[in-house]
Amino acid sequence: MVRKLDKRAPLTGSDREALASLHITQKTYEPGSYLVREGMVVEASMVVLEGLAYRQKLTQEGGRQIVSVHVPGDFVDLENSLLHVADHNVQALTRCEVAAISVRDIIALIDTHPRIARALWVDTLIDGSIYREWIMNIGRRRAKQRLAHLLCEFAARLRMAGLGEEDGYRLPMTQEQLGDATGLTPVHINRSLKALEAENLIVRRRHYVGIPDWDRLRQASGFSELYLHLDQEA
Amino acid sequence: MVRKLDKRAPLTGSDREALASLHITQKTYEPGSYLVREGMVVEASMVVLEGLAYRQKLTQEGGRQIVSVHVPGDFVDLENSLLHVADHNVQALTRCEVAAISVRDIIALIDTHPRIARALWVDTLIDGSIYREWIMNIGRRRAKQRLAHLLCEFAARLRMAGLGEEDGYRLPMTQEQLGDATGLTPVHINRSLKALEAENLIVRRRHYVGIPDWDRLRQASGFSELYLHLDQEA
DNA sequence: CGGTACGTTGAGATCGGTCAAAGGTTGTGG
DNA sequence: CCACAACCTTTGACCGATCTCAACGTACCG
Repeated sequence: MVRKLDKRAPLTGSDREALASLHITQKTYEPGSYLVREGMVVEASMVVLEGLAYRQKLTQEGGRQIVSVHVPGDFVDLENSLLHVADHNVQALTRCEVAAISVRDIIALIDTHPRIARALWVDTLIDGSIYREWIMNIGRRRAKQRLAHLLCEFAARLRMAGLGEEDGYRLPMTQEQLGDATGLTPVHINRSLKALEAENLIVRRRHYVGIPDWDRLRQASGFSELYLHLDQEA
Repeated sequence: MVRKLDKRAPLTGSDREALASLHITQKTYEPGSYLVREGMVVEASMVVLEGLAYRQKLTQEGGRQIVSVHVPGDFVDLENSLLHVADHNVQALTRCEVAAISVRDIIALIDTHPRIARALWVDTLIDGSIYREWIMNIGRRRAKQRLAHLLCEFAARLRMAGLGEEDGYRLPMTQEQLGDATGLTPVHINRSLKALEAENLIVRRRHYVGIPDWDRLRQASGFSELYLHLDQEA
């Protein structure tokens, strides 16, 4: 994590010391359990150490929308340190190891260590960029392409987080969750996955997604990693 | 603007002085002209003083998606001070007066004035919250409700910016632009607007949207202003 | 070994898209 | 002040992507 921050804004020795001396509480969350609930006033900020987590909102009518998925190294509720009340839910996708830091400590840290503040800020700006891409993906792409784009994003981010092999990765999401992330129904996700497989754009085994030809999938989905700002990643 | 920042994080006297002594260049943009282009390395950050602006991305195939709309007082490319390359376009919706501050100055400012950095950061976090709501809106609401929700958001934000009357506001967007913001086609926007009007949820005159019964529209669209974090607004 | 959650499939309905044309509005130049 | 062009809005007919509902198959877990 420190390495990631350093990449985002060069840290000084005292920055590193401050980070090292933070009081961190480690917690484990079971799949589906909530790390943050909408409306909550949050008193700790969390970084995913291991496992996957996602942010989610519900419409009045009960429609669920997953608005982001997080890999190890991501902050999942930094916003809640500075915004007073949580505007969405955060849930564990798989079993998650999480490091929690109290909001008080975070605020003290950013008020005294501008480089760290900047690095954290960059982190939330990249989140924002990913949100913008998701808006475009959901608003302007057809189901098959939309799903393919999501799979490309996961591939790129998991690789960045040091997970996943060269030609594929383990994706522990149900088709219903993929639907909630893309604004589609699980039934249509199923059909779209099959369509992608029929075109040899992906290969499916259990919860594993194989990508036989990265360039073809990237081309078919319109994926371009510019928006992930990987040059500012660890 | 200073007032807005003060609301987001209490500023000290020296913070105020630093803000007052910033070197600001004022510029005017005609409707449709670009403030930022995707791929550009940006050397100035901008605040809208007057008029409306929007952020926009294009798919490979030329599909346009508006990812946010900005009212006076909003920063439109703060992210570009810290992210190296712009991942989207920013265009003037109406004629815009804009204050530009060089990235160099912004960075110097945030490195020496943590309260200001925090206030700006909060600003981008609220943008992030709005993105999340848009993802849900586009992903999980039907056309009519989706459009109604957007109109509610504009009502709330324009009021916050001191624009718009009690029971309506001027909305200088074409139906095509409304479509690009909601992921719908202009034809369907037209039909949805008429449907909303037929239910007396809105009244249309020229580019003016009248809201005869705010509570009914809010209820029909599932709008809740929690996500705007108005308690942290100016 | 049975239960539960997840994945798959089909038929039919619906929402929203596409295409095309006609009506309005606005701005500009003669 | 009018005529025209450009752009925006409105409308209809038709199409197709995606949803809904419902059943059945499959994998994992205790």
